[in-house]
Amino acid sequence: MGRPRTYIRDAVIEKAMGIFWQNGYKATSVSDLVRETGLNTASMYKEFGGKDGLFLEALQYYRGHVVGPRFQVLVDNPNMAGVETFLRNVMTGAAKTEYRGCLMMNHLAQKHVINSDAAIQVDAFCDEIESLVETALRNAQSDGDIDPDKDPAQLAGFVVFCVHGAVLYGRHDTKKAMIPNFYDVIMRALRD
Amino acid sequence: MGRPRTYIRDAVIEKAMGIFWQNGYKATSVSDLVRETGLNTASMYKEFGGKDGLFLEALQYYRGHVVGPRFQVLVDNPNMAGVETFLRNVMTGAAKTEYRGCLMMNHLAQKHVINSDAAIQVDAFCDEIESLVETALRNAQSDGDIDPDKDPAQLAGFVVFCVHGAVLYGRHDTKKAMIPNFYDVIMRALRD
DNA sequence: TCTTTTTTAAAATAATAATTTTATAAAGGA
DNA sequence: TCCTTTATAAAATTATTATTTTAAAAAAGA
Repeated sequence: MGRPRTYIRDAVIEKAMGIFWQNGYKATSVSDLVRETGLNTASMYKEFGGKDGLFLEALQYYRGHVVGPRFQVLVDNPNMAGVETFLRNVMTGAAKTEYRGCLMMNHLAQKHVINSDAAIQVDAFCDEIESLVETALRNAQSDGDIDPDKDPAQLAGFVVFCVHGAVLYGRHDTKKAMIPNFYDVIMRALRD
Repeated sequence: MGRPRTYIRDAVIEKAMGIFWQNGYKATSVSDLVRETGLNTASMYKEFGGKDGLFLEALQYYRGHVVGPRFQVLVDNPNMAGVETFLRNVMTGAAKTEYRGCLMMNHLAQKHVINSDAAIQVDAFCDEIESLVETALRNAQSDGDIDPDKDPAQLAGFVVFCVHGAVLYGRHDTKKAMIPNFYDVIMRALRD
């Protein structure tokens, strides 16, 4: 009952996500959001509670719809092949012209100027990747793909450290083309 | 002649740098700056032209006084030893509790929402590191410390890529302790 | 001492941002 | 049909930020 909404919730969130991704939380204003999403200001406050609420939804949407598929390869193949594919995807992605980093990691340097729930999400996101990689590397070690006296937790940390590197180094329009070449260097470091 | 100023220019810039470093450009307001530096608003506008001008000064101050000394080791020792010391400094620094990233690289993800002159400074800063590392690695190769068929430009890219990783991964309070361990992994990757 | 110069303190203005309110519109059900 | 509900558009409000102005203060030199 009542007047039917004209907006589609997920479409609004997806658009908002794009704006936050592009500009970052602080540089995104509520008027940017309502202008770009087409959503009415009052509806925005009613539906999401405010800028923070919409940001939180954007983070979740990003997790579920944007990077979820990228993680899937690690879930489906928790082994050396999974790590390889995941890392190669990250490295080639970061080298693309249109690359604008990772919505989550873009906010790592601003963790204390965003909503604390959002900051928790960002940290949890990074922990999640590392945990998936660690599981895969642990299996890889059992499979004999990795030296038995290496520590999978440390190696997973190094992989995620490199993912962070790709996210930030990928902001250098002129040098980012080198990133895919680093893939082999990193993988070799895991193996020997 | 005229009334003597009560502020010390460099002290103001240094304090401002700290605020920009902590909060980032967008999350730092002019009132934050005048409150924390003690500088009068009118004096701020007269001396620096505004927030952007002060930010630019802060970036230059950071380059000259904060990371300058860190670069010196590469200038003084443009060889394998210089790269080792530089990288070890970066990695141990990023693992410290009080680590808040690099003023320059913290703004890489926000390059298009800051003043364009500032964005140029940020890029130039990263180019400068990479160039110093490349020179050092080129010499290291001549010295026989690096395999002759490696490309020093690529290796320098990888080193700076890892520095970016440290800057971002160093925002994870619980995991950053691993960073110094990655030093050996990276150096081994350069050598073999 | 008075004039000039520059700084400073405080207030004023302007601009932008975030949020709330009000009135109107569009449904479904009694 | 009319009443209830929810959504929307637009305006109003509140808050914050950036910048400018004004008047007073503190020196140096004529």
